[in-house]
Amino acid sequence: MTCNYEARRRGLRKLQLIHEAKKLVPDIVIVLGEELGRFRDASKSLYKFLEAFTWSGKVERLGFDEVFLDVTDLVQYNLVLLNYHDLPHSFFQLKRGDPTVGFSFDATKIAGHSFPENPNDPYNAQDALPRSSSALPDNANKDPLLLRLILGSHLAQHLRWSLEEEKGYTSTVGIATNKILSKLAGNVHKPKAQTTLIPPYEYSSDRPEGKIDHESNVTKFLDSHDIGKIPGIGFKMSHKIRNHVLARPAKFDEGLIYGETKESVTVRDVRLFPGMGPELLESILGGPGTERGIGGKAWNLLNGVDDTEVQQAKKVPTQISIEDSYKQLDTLPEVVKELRVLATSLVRRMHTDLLEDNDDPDAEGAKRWLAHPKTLRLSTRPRPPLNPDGTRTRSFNRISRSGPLPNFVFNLKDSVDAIVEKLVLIALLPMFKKLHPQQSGWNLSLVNIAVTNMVEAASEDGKHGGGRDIGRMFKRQEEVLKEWRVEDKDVPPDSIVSGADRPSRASAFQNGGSELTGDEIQAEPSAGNEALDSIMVGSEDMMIPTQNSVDENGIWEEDESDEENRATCPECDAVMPAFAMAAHERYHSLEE
DNA sequence: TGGGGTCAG
DNA sequence: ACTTCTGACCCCA
Repeated sequence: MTCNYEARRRGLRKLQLIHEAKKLVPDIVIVLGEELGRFRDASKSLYKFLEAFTWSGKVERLGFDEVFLDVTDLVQYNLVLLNYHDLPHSFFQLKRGDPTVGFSFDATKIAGHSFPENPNDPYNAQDALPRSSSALPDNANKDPLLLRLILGSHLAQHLRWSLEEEKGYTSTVGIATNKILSKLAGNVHKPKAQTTLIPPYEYSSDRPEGKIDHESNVTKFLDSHDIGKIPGIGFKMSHKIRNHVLARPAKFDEGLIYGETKESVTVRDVRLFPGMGPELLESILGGPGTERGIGGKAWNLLNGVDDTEVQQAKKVPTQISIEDSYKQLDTLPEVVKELRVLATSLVRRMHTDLLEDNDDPDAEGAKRWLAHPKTLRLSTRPRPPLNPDGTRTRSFNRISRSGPLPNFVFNLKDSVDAIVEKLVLIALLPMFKKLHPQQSGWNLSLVNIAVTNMVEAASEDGKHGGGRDIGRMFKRQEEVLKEWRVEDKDVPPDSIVSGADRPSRASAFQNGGSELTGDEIQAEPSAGNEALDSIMVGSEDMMIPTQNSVDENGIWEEDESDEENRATCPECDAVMPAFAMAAHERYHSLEE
C-alpha cells in the first residue's frame, strides 16, 4: 500500500508489489491491516494546532495529513506593518495588534526553497524588492506579490518549526496564491522542506525599453507536469485528454496502470495542442454525467487558475463510514457477523465525532449530539463474476442501499452492543437483502456502512445570554419533521408492511417526538385516529426481520403467514407481529 | 433523496 | 492482481 521514507531511501515505492519489494529489500517489514484511530487522532491534533494560527478559520483538510491554510489576512496585515527602511530585520505579528507575539525574519529573502530555484532570468526577485536604502514606501508597490509570498514563506517556516517543536511532526509546505499552485509547489521538495512559487505569475510582453518577454513562472512550473498530476484531473480525465492529444487510444494503456506513462502527456503538450481551450476540453471531457463546465474548469487548472476558497473548518463531518474488505464473504451468518463488527465501529465513531460535552447544567446527560445523521447506507462490492460465455461483465465497483437511520442509535443510555444488535436486525440486514435479492453467490469483497445527511443540532449558544433562538429552533424543527409529515392519509395501516420495498413515504405519520433529543422542541403528536400512526414512527419504512423463505428464483421473500410473521425484540425478547416491531423499538428508545 | 461516479490522500 | 479505508462533491432520475 504505502511505505515510509526510510523504505523509500532503500528504493521502495508506494503501490509496489510485495514480492518485488521483498526482492529489493529482503529485511522489509510488512504490516498487514491498519489502525486508523491513531492516525485520526494525530490528524485532528495537527489540524487544531494549525487552525489556532489562522485568523479566518480557513483551514481545509485534505485527507489525514494535508491541510490548506488561507493566511491572506495575516500576510496582508504584516505587509502593511513592514518597515521598508529595514526589511532584513522585520517582525511577523501572529496576533492582530499584539507586537509581542510573533517572530523575527528577513523580509528580503524567501524562506526555504523557491521555484524557480535560482531566478537568474531578467526578472530577478531581489530586484523586484524595494531596497532598504531607497526609503521610499512607493517602492514597496514594485511587486507586492513577491513581498506577500516572502511573508508567506516565513510564516510557513515558523509553522513548520512550531509543529516540530510542539508536536514532533516534520512537514512539507508549498506556498503560492491558490490551492492548486500551493499543493503542486509542495511536491517540489520533500520531505521536510518548503517551496514558494515566486512571481511573475502573469505573462508580460509589453515591458518598456524593449526588454525581453517574461514567461509566467506559473506556466513554467506547470508545463513540465504530466496532466494526471494536476489535482482535480484524475484517472478518467487524464485518460480522455491523453487519448485526444496522442490521437490514438491504446498502446500506452498498460503503461499507465500505476499512473505512470511511457508516453507522458504534459500540461505543455495539452496547452499547445491545436485549438486547445475550454471549449475543446469541454468536448473531450464533457458528456452526460460529467460535471457541468468541466472544460473551463480543466482549462483553468492547466493554467494554474483556481478560485476555490479554502474551506472553513467544519464542526461535523458530512458523512461517517466504516468499511472492511474480505477475500470472500458469501454466507449470511458471516455477513451478520461482519455487519456487527462494522456497526460497532460506526456507533463508536458517531460517539467520538458527533458527541460533544454538555456544559448545560439543566441537561440530563453529560453529552449532547452535535448532529443527527438521517440516513444509513449499506454498500458492498461484489467481485465481478467471470464470464466464460462472453456476455458482458458489468464494471461497477460498489452498490448501495440506504434508508432512514433508526433513532435508537442516539440513545446514550443503551449499551453500544444493544444498539448494534438492533441496528443490524432492524436496519442493516433488511437493507442487505434489498441490496442482494439473490440468496447466495454474492462473493463480496467489501462491505461499507455509513451514516450521512447530518442535521446539525441547534448550537448551545442559542440559549445563553439573550435566551433561546426560538425562530431557529422552529426552523430546525421544520427540517427535522418534514419527512414525517402527513402526506397520504388514505393508505391503510395494513399496507405499511405489505411490501418489502414499498416507497418509504407511502404512509401517514406524525412525529412522535423522540428523534429529537436534549434541548429541542418536540412535536405534539396529533390526536384521534392518527394515534396508531403516531407511535409507528422511526424505522417502519424498513423491512422487518421475519422468517424468510426463498422463492424459486432464489429471491428473498417475506413470509406472508400471520402465524409466522413474527419478530422478537432483541432488547426485551418480546414476540410480536413483525409490523409492530418498529413501534416497539420506538417504545424502547423513548424509555428513560 | 437514492444510487452512482470521480477525485483525493 | 488497479491497494485500502476513507471523505468530499457532482450528476441524474
